[in-house]
Order: sequence, then C-alpha cells, then structure tokens
Amino acid sequence: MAAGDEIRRNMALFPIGIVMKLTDLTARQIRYYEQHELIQPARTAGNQRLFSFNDVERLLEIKALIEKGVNIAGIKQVMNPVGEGGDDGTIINEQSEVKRRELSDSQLHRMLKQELMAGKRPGQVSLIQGELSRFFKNK
DNA sequence: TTTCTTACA
DNA sequence: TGTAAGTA
Repeated sequence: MAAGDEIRRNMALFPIGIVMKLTDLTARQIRYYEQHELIQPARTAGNQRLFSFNDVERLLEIKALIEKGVNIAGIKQVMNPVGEGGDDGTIINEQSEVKRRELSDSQLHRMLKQELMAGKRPGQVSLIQGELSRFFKNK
C-alpha cells in the first residue's frame, strides 16, 4: 500500500496517441468512453487529454468487455462509472481491484442469464450487442 | 503534426 | 463507430 504508488498510477502522463497504441482502441472510442464517464483523463492547459496508467488499465478492461459483446450500458453496470467526491475515480486499493475484477466475470454471467431468462420484450434494453442472437446461431 | 469538438453517414 | 471539417 505504498502511498506513492497510487500517486504515480494516477499521474496523467500520455496523450491520446500513445493510449491508442497501448490499448488498440481508436481515438473515437476513447473519447466516447470518456463521455460516458467510464474514464476521466486530465487535461492540459491546451485542453488536450492526458491519461494515467490507471486510465489505460481501465480502457483495457473496457476493451475486454466490448470484445465480449457488452455495450456501454452493460459496462457501466459492471464497472461503476467514476463518481467524484473523495475518490479519484480509479482503483481504490489493491484488494478492491481484485474483487472488482472477480465480480466483473460473475456479473457478466448474471447479465447474460438475466437477459436470456427475461427474454427480449419491447422496451427492455439489452446490455449485450447483437441482441444475443450470435449465441444461438451464426448468421 | 497531433489533438479537439461537432456533426453526419 | 468511422470520418470530415476547421481549430488550437
């Protein structure tokens, strides 16, 4: 629990171009996730985004969920959108990070099961891409 | 050159 | 999401 570690992890260091290479996400996606409060990079005096190691880690996790077919609404449920107040919006501590990741998978399963059992009713918004159809057959 | 915002496909 | 436009 080195105090300096968290400081370094949350220190805004790289511009979006570097983050793109580090995460394999497009600038469009990164900015989009920021709009949805999944990340909150700092800004330079010139209004340019500066990301921290934690931001990059979050983006990698978001990317993993996107690849599993989860959409923004679903990711928000699995990753508590960053609030404000006392926390910096990123990882609280090492233990909670591990727990959060463990929950990620079980909650994802819950989401899938929930939607499968609830069935698609008009008005119900899916948390999964493609209406889950790809889990039943390959178009 | 790189990034930013806005907006349309 | 991709991409174009006009800036900073």
